Amino acid sequence: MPIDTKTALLDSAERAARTLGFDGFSYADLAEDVGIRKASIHHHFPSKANLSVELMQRYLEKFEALRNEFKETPKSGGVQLSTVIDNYRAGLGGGKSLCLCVSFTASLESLPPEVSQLVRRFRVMIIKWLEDAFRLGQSDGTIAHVQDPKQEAAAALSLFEGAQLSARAQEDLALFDDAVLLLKSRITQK
Amino acid sequence: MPIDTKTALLDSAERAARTLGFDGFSYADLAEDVGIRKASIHHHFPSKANLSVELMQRYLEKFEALRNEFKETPKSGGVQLSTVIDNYRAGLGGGKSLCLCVSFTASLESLPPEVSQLVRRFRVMIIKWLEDAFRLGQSDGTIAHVQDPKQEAAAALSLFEGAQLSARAQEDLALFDDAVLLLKSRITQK
DNA sequence: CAAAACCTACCTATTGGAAGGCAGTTTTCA
DNA sequence: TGAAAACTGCCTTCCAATAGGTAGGTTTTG
Repeated sequence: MPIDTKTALLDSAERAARTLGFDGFSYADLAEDVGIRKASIHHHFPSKANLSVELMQRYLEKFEALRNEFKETPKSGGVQLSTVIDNYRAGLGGGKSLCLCVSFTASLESLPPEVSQLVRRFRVMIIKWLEDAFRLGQSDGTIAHVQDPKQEAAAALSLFEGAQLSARAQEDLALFDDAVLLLKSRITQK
Repeated sequence: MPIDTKTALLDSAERAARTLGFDGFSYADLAEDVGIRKASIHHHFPSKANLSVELMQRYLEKFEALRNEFKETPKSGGVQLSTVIDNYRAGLGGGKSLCLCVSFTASLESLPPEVSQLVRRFRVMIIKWLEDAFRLGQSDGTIAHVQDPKQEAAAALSLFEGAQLSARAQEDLALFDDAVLLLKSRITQK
């Protein structure tokens, strides 16, 4: 068995949403990409709004799983922060795509309120993760001059999302690196 | 004379683009908002692509003018940085709209290459502005522990744009403030 | 009067979606 | 056990609404 159609649709939609924006692709595009008829998509996702919800849900769960993984095998604050940064960098896909959270935030108005809520939950989760990382890095000495972990976390998330935009604007990963360099240089231990 | 139609169209389109995204509004919406017929818009802007270019052009020029204003009446680095931050904050419109540059970056794929170029020019300009501010703040002592002004500038721009996304995700200006608080606290003089 | 501004009336393509059919699998239950 | 019922996954056909855009005529204005 190759890959189930619903997953293929989600994958295709996620790719499209992150590169083109949610308003930037249609069921027709999806259909062609996956290889089924347009109307058949409605069998899996009754409406596009519905699709957006499932998309964001899956995305959130994926990152929650990743975070829990790290909770169980405790690493240093520096390593955790590095991990998050690397994840945002990887999510750029060479400068063509954005984090789904960023993309959805930009076009929040055309999405159902359920998605707004999921986006918020996503942000809260990442902020908590970062806050823990900074707090840990403060005590274990792997992140330099941390003052308030909460403030650092808020700033860091914004930095990462903004850095994604910067990189995308010029389709150049180097701009992401530029933006996070200062923060990264505060990580004193790998 | 009230206001010339072309400007009214640009204003309306900018509002729409910054709250709904460029793919989130149509000529029909614009027409209704401004009070002319849909087809009449084509008299001012032959195509939507054309409109996007003029939109970004005007936006860029506005900020270039603002920057030049500050160049002529020299202020401290801290004040300049504050000004940029306040501008990004004001641009949020209470959490509903984004900087046009952010909005356009998110849906860059559906915009003509000319816009990409303008977006890049916009970013380069802001970065230079910030770099100058940090360098000045470093020498005049109005910004604390500045290491590399260039790196600071890259990080700051990303921070502001990301902070806008954060605020918008929850339609709450406080999240913008949270994100920039740490940076703002380094401004030692008003 | 001529140009600029705006109109009505269309057009074509695409949008998300509804309706209903149909083959194959699974479940139910006499 | 075996037939009926129900479900799954995909199909074809159709649709109203909307998208951006064109052609050509009329009004307004310097």
